[in-house]
Amino acid sequence: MKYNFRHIEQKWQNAWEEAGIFEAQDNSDKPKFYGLVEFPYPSGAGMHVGHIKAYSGLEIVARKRRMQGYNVLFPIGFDAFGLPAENYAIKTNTHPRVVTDQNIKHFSEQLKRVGFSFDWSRVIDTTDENYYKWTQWIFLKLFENDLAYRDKTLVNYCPSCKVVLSNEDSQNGKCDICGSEVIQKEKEVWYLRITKYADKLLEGLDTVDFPEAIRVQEENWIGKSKGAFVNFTIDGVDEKLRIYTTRPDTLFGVTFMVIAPEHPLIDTYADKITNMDAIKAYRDECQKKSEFERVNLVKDKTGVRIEGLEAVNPVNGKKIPLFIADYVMMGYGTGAIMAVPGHDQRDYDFAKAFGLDIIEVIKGGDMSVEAYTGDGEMVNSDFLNGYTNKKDSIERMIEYLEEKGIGEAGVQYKMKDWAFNRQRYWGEPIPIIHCPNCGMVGVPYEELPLKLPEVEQFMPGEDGKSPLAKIDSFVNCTCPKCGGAAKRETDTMPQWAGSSWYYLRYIDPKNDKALADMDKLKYWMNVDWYNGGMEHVTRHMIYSRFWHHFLYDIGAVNTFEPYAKRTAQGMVLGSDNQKMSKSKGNVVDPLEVVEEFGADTLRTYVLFMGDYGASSPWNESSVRGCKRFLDRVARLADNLQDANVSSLESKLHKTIRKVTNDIEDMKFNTAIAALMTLLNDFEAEKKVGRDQYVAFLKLLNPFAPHLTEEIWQYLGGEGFLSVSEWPVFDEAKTIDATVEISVQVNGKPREILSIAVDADQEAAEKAGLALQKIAKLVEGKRIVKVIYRAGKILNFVAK
RNA sequence: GCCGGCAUGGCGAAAUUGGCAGACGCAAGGGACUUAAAAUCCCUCGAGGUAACACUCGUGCCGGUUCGAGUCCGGCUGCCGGCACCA
Repeated sequence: MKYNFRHIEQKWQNAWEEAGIFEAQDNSDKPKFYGLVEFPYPSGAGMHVGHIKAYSGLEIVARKRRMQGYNVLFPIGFDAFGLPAENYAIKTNTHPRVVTDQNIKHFSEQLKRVGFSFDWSRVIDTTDENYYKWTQWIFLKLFENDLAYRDKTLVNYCPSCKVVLSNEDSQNGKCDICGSEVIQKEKEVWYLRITKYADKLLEGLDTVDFPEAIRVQEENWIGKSKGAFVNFTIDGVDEKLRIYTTRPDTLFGVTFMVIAPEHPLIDTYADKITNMDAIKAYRDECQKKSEFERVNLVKDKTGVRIEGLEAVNPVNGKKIPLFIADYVMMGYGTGAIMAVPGHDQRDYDFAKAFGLDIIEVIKGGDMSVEAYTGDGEMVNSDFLNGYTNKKDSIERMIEYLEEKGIGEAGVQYKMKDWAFNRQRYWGEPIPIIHCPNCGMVGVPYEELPLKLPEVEQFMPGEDGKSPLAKIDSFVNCTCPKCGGAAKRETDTMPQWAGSSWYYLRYIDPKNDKALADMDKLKYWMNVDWYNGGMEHVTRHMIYSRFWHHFLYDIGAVNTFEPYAKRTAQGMVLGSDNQKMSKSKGNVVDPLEVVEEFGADTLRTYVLFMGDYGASSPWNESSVRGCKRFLDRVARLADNLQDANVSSLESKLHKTIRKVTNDIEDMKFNTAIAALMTLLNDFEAEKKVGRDQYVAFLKLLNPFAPHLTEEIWQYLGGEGFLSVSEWPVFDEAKTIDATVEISVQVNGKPREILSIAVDADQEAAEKAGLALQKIAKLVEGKRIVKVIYRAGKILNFVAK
């Protein structure tokens, strides 16, 4: 048979869709499998081949599981709110709805032409009002449970996009969307109290199957630390200066204190401070800096001594100087630290820069060179002297602090509450009403969805307000509680909102009574396998796990954790080994590959190119190699015979085992290599048994579904190969009677020996020594030891 | 700086618990077929060495454990990702 992909792909895609063979059944006696891939943001640029690789992993697993008799839910949707559509709308004066619909259409076509076996009857779109109705519903629940609140704080602000950004959205001090420098601005913003779920998020990690690297990353993001709060005093005033430390046992080594430039203490005691001008100047300097500059660029320690105030170390009554410095953050701990220059490098650098005392309290380092952060015997520490175990000395000190009432044990998290709003149009309206009498009131549930109003202008207001603020008919409303005149919240939710619960909606995408029906949730949850990018492991994953934990607490879902298993794919790099990007001009469009080589070749290549979890560069010659492989598969269809070729049986069954196992381990590259090897073996024979060939086609089907369906039909097969039964290997046929083992002398491989797989050591030794080369090598030497591992090696240790 | 991960031919990469390094594919070279090209098929393909074998070296670098190390341990170097003056 000749493989003409242009003639067959559309045909089979239509046939599958008409037959609905990839639609999941809500009621089924089959075991269920819920495979989830991260739904795309439908950008104007369309998909690139990286998307294809990202979806192909679970695509193969889903197709294989269907053939193995599972009821498979493998859905797709679109995470369509977000700034690019809105920025494009501003530029071209096209409504984001129109742009988004176009992009979704384009993405859908691309996905369909690659032949993904998604259940298109369940497609979702986060910007659909029937979807965001439930995003708003979840927000109201969070609000009712005191997990959504407003607070005035310094926020990352992008002067170009005119929006407030979360830390996560402004990494490296640059706006994620436009790349401009982020500045600090005081603003009242919405927060979600994710920190309240910090411990649950940590606990949950013990109940799921995440790779170690992913688990560690999430743990580090949450960043739980154990330590102590200690109350220092300020000399001459009735004020406690509270600090947090992970090393309370170094308290006797404290020689100064540092507070964040924004610390309220400064304003409280402005009249006592004699160098307010210098302090204010330093403060202003810090305000200008983005968080990036503040924490990254400043290698030299800067700061200003607070003249007129002195702190007192509560454990020894010593007076110590007080500084402000930008290396201390208001947002972590208490915004103040005790400085132990002997045993913390940052404090050491600061002490050196300002000529401050350095006291050694842990033996083992050289105070004249650097801070010593290792373990050792406690010295210069009164009652702690002589302690050598860190844990004991910390415990003893906390005991002392609690006994004297000057401090107590405590924990801190690195994770901050989630800044949850945008001053933009293209997002879910926050369903809150501000009433002058009643304060903040939630929009009544029966009024959801609170629809995005039609607007003419998408430009944000100059003050960073949402475009919604300009629409009087939207803003003005009556308070649902008292009936008086009130105003609506005009901020919208961040893009993370819609993607925090979408996996639940796939289960029941059209439900208008609940986000999903509980019986259906009970059938489908958890997501059995979630695959996506490494870059989403800390943000999206933590946010959605937080929402899920909350939904579990209010009884809206039936499981504690949403994702039973998580894996991550590596990137597809450009042929120049660089990240694909428009500016580098190295982006590969999947449709172009489909046009030139066919969808099956594209699918096979993205998985054959290397380890699924690793990044590897695109190489068109290698794409051609995969095409060649499929051509040869098709040609072989004309070389069949009725009877199986017995010499191929063992090879076939080993391949069935390998492909079956490799797919579950996401080792797609070696699965494909095994299929190529088997094809080579097939071709080496003059004829191949029809059944043997069909088993091969089934193994290949998840990778190259169009071609294998076509060949199946060409051979007169009935029904779809895509839903036929997955081959099962016969264990007995995979066991060889004889094996080739390496015969070594002193650990060096010298010969190959063909021997019965179950030969005992005596027989192996005899056979080994019978080999001419081996006999020569051990001649005249004494064999001191023989190591034999049946089926593996035979090693003569000779002297 | 901290936390992860990685480092194997000209290239992408393989290699159960330590047991024949380089499967599979690409590129390259040679040959067959062809008026020619494409396509296809056959052979070679880590380095040195040899007529061919043999043999020696070889998985980023230095050392160790072991009969045996790409794999384990200690110490480096480089690259990628994440977090980042986190107290």
